[in-house]
Amino acid sequence: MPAGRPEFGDYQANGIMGAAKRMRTNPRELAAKVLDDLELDDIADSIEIAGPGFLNIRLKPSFLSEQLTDSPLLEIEESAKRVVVDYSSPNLAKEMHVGHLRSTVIGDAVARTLELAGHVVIRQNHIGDWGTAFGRLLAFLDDIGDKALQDAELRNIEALYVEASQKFESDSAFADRSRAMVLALQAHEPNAIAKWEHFMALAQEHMSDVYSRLDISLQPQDTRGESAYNAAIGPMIEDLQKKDNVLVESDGALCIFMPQFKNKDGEIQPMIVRKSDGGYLYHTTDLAALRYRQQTLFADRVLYFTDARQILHFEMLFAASRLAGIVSSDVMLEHHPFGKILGDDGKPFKSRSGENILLRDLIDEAIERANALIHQKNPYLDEEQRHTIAQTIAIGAVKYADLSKNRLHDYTFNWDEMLAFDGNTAPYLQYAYARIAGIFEKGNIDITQCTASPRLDLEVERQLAVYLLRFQEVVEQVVTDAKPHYLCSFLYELTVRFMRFYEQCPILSEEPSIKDGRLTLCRRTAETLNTGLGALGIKVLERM
RNA sequence: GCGCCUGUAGCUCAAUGGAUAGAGCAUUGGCCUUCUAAGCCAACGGUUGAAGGUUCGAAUCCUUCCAGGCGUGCCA
Repeated sequence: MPAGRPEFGDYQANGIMGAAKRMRTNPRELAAKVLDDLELDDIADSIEIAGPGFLNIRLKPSFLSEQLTDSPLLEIEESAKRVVVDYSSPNLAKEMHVGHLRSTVIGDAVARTLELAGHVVIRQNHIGDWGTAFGRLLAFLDDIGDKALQDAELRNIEALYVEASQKFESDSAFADRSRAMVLALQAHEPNAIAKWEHFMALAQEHMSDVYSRLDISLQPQDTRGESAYNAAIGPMIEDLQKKDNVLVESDGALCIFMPQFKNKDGEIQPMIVRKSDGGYLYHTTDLAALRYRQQTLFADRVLYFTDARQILHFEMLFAASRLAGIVSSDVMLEHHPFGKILGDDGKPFKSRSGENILLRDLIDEAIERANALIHQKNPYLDEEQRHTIAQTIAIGAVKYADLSKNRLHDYTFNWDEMLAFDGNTAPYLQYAYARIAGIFEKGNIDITQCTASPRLDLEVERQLAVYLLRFQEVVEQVVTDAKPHYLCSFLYELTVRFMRFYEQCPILSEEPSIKDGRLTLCRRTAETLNTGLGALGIKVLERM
């Protein structure tokens, strides 16, 4: 594994102490034996036994140089899997807001990284497009007239929904019409369905617009909402009823009882599959979705990105799907939860008036702030260039701020830190890329022609080379753990090493024997940054 | 009550059981006649919430406690 500190070399082996313990021998003696048996003369300059029995390995510049010129950026995964990635999944009764940001950004980064590693990724946007909320919303839109529906802007779905909910509480006639609308939808009455479809088309448009502005890879055909599983639920329940001891009736509801789940009274907590009134819940839809993902999508692996409050839901869902035989045991089911977004005050991130911050407002503000900063830093850019750069920087900054942190923790949203451009931020990485692009532009050099072997005489060059060769293992870690912050940390550390190299090593002014090799280092760094940031859903810039 | 998650430098965060717990911001000081200074170099900053335990080795695993958050039968 990579060494913890530079003075310990490039890589270290630390399994010897444990092995020695099991073999009841002295760890340093064992390390000496291992060292005798190793044949790494072509690869390593030195291998040393250190401390209680570490092996510290320092790679040969010639080996590093050879790897950099001969090996591809990334070896494609041979045992490619079909991976379903369920992310974003907003409820369309509300306009997309900051609460949808993490699932969307993290899920998209993992989906892109899986694809980069050679897996077949099937994106699934499991949107909330069905249920009581839409009865209210459609009944309300009915009341205020078709004009509201015609208003393609659909200014603020959330405000409409709040109004509809208030009317539902205060106006019993309206409440009745809402319930009737739900029933009409469930009965697939053409009139009601037409209204619903019309509304959904607008909502999908809004969603696509947000994705496009955020550069999220979800497409309309990836949308498979709750409504898509309506027809499958009935037959699924019939199937489950044929199995012994799976579905149990309790207080009129159909439930699955699993002894490992206890409620607050210490009794077994049921997973309700059908309510006493015959309605279905999110558990039910998710079961049907899992069945679809196994039977129709042939998933080897299913990943879910939702907030941490749903941990219990997914534990029950996965356990029930195994118990009921909906998903076979060789399919990997993984819930990847994340924490909340907090404001500076440590409370959930809201606007001053206490409302959810809408994503389109957030995007607008990010671009506006980036634009102002760029104007300050580089006044020589023309209007059009500045605008494009501002967008790329703004979106990159917002995404990277989220992706660079361990997703399990809550994270604090702070504009100034995000767009600070120092430290572990997207603009810092983008700046490094722009600097490299500047070298090739200034020298009028075709980057694709740079394949000379670098000499790696200086330690900064060697350090950069060692780091460049780690890209593969980091991508594999992200694929395994679905944690994009591993990739962020790597790209940041790589960039730090590039910046040191850039400061210490002139390139264009050097004689060809040095210059050409250094250009190869630049090329490889640029490719790694471009590909790595691309896997995170962030674009690079030729100039900034 | 029970279950899950979180607690690391003033702030925001890393550390995949490994060696002296690392970065950035903030603070202080250096470096542009030389490929973009949105950069580089350095200093300062720690009882990893607390106490036990396991281990050659613990921020990481186990136990108890403290603090905060979330979940816990017909919302998602």
